[in-house]
Amino acid sequence: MEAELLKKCTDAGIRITAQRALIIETLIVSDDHPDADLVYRRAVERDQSISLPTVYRTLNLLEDAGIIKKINMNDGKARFEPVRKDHDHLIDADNGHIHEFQNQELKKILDSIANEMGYEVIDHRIEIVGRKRGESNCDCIQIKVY
Amino acid sequence: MEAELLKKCTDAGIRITAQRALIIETLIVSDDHPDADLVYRRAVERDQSISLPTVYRTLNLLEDAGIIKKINMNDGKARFEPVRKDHDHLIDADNGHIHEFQNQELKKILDSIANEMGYEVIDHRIEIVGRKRGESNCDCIQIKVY
DNA sequence: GTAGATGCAAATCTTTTGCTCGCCC
DNA sequence: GGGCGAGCAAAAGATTTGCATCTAC
Repeated sequence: MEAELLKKCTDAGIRITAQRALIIETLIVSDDHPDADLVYRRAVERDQSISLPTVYRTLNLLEDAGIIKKINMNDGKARFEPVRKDHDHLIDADNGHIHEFQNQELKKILDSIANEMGYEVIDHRIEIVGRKRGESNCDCIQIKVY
Repeated sequence: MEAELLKKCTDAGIRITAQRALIIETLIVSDDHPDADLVYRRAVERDQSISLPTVYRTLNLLEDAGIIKKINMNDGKARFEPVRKDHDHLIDADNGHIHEFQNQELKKILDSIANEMGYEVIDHRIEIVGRKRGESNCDCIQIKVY
């Protein structure tokens, strides 16, 4: 996995430095969806000298090259993940946990929608916000009304 | 439309002030998807005395009440629109134009996906990034590779 | 050797907050 | 009248940038 990503980088003309390799490895090891600051905090544990601006610069670089993907939780921070098999996210409204899923039917629908509008799909962002069935949301203090 | 939104506000216990009414009207008049600063700049044309913090406070208030919706273009700024009929967005990759669409089939799929995972859908965010068919993307300078 | 990358510090941009004054009900 | 809202200024948080130094190729 890591070698694969590093190859993608060199193929894209991205120079591999110690910092970039560490950031890439950090992303691979992370099975959640860290924001830039969290990537930095995880990376700095392994290399004290890495800096936050470098993390930002590297994440932007990798995103522009299509090697990682920026995802958005509407929490004001950009989060990142390596581009893997196509998948989308279901976010648990109560605890913020992120579940991943894949659905071919969904992709077909997107294609046909875009097609009807005269477009072809080149990317998409899909997030389902959901609540576990069976858990009532009325017996607890709830600020936001969905 | 405006009276309708104002009613939603009073129903939600939101006091209607001159500033809030102006912000709501600004949102209704806007057929694009303005960010907070743009809402502010549009509103200030009509009332010199309105302030940016008030715009932010009002937008958050309206969003928490479910009267407007925050949408995200991955450009680092939150954008807003009144909650209208359910719809999603297709973003033109070349010029950033936002098209809206509705598709029942899509909603059914989301329901069944969530259902399979033991969840029920309480919200969703869907954006298709597309390119107009027939327009080549190879004959022009292109920085981002999608 | 040289173009490009890094670290540091500071700037920038978006959004939020403390406080005082003013206005809606 | 009293509480809630507004404006101002400043803080806070996320992200970017200028510049001198260092490094991958």
